[in-house]
Amino acid sequence: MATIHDVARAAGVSIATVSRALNGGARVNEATRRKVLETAHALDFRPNHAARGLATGRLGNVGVLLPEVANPFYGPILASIAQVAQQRGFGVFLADSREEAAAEPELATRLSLQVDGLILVASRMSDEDVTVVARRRPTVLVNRLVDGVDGVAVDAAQGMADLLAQVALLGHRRVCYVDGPAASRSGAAKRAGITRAAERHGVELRVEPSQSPTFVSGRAVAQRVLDSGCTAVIAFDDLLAWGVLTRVRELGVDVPGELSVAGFDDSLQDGMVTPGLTTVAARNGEMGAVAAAMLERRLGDQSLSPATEVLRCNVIVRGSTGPAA
Amino acid sequence: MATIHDVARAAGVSIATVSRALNGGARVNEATRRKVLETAHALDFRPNHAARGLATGRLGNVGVLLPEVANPFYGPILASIAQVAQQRGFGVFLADSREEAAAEPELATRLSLQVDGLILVASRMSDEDVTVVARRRPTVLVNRLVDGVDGVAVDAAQGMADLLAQVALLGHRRVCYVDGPAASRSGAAKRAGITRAAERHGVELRVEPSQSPTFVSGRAVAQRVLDSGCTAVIAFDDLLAWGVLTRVRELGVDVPGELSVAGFDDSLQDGMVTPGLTTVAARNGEMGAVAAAMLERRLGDQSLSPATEVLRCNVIVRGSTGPAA
DNA sequence: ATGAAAGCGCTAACAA
DNA sequence: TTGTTAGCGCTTTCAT
Repeated sequence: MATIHDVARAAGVSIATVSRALNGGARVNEATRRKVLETAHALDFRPNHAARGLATGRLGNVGVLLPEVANPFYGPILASIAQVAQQRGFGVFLADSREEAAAEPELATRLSLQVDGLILVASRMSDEDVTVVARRRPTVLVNRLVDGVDGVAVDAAQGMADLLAQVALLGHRRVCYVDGPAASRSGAAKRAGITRAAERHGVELRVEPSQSPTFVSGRAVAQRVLDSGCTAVIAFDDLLAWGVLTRVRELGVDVPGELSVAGFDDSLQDGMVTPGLTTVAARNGEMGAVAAAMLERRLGDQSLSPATEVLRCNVIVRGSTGPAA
Repeated sequence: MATIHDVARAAGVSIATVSRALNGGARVNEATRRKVLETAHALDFRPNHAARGLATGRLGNVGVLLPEVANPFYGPILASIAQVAQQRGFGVFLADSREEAAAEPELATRLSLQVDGLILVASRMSDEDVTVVARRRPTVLVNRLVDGVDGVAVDAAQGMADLLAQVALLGHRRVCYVDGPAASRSGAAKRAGITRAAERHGVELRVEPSQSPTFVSGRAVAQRVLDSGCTAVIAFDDLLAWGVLTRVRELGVDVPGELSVAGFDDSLQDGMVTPGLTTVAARNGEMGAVAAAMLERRLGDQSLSPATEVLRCNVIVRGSTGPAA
């Protein structure tokens, strides 16, 4: 692969001139520049990233650390980060913590060696560890906010509150909430949001734990939901809601006639469930794009004060919810 | 961040000794090595990747290029590649072509500057372009085979053939195949496999095109499937099959009593569809792991002759298929 | 067993 | 406007 020296020789100039012609564009004779660009192109010259990184301290890469690449919840986030980054000429470094919180600090450190900035998605690290990481490299948090660090998050509490309000509006006075993983931070927000809203609307809220935020777990808790005597059930996420919905219908329960069902995330494709699942749209792809943009902003100016963006969630009403019996 | 010089100074040795102690381990006094390791650890020394890359030519990274990160089909592949790579101490570089074939060569080139080896997942590049990329850096192909280049693929033709055989065994003589995207290479393999198998088993095969391999498209072609008078339908993938299944049931058709339905990929979670969808398991996660292992092998010895691994698919029979009416 | 020194390819002063 | 040169942090001969 051609080096800057090859280009310089072929163009009959010094390597410094090649460097200038290729980069900033400052003070280079127009004719020379054209000549250099031409030969560089002819030789298919590609600047060596490692060398440039060494010389400038800028690597031209961003790192993304997330809990689980294969999780459909994080896929869109990663995808839109990658899209924005690529478009801006940044490379994307990936690390997957496989849901192991303990592995995160080490992975983040390894990442930070090769990137200019980090995006931590749904990080399980302690606030302290996050701060340590953020001090080393410009960092943007996704779906997790820590004081003094840039971050984007979805306002899950607000989403859940709005969803409960919507259900209350339909006349439901006893609502069951199928909870997600205890460790989940967004889970805490959702529970807080729905609890507060239930109080405000005078709704009796019954919280039902679940094994995991999956379709199968949803099926498993369906019976307990029915036994609770609630007229509506809201789940931590769509998968759970879907499981509940499927199971209760198997048991002959009419949805939404006898039981209203709602989820969170809007992760089910149109038509996948009948009736359509009322849910809350979390706009994950957008979060990724915003995160990438925030990181770029910070890479441009480290002295900016930390920014936080909270994306509103929108309740999407479909056929799985209806008036209380 | 501490450099090798800091460690050398603190340990009272030269940087060369530090380098030796930290790496190969060749010719270093045991006491010195211990001392160096100790101070390196105390200073939390992390070798600078860019510098090491410059000096050795080895970057310690692998690059993954795939058509669409958010696609649940590729997620598991990427996840297992990342897992194997991380475990071996490699970093993972990601590029997403967003299904744009034309963008691939450039992305691959950009990737190759920062990695020791590449994994191209379901690449849409021409054989020539793939070969060019592979000549520049050790490369492993996933779900796409090219002569002279390492690769892992799922034997989709065999999978489809086995699936059709299974359906034929149930007595179906007229089968409808809902095709996927025309450009898809695996689509060509599937069509070839099912066509050959149909001939062999004396089954009349009717091919029905679809807009895209999605649930919605499946719903859209359902009516045409019914009109075809076939007693069984096999779809390019599970999403399509699911769409068909859902729609025909809405239309009052009994599955599998009046129509047997089967898909491909085993991408639906247990219980998501009723009855369970008969399908073919493509073992994507495994493909990723195999690809990563192959790449590591090749990074170890470039002179090895190209290897190709074809993973068998297994038909999984569930409730959506049954004896012909 | 250890150290000195020459690069790896590039950028960024500083000179000219 | 252009060239010379000193590193960036590390590995790796070659001496010692």
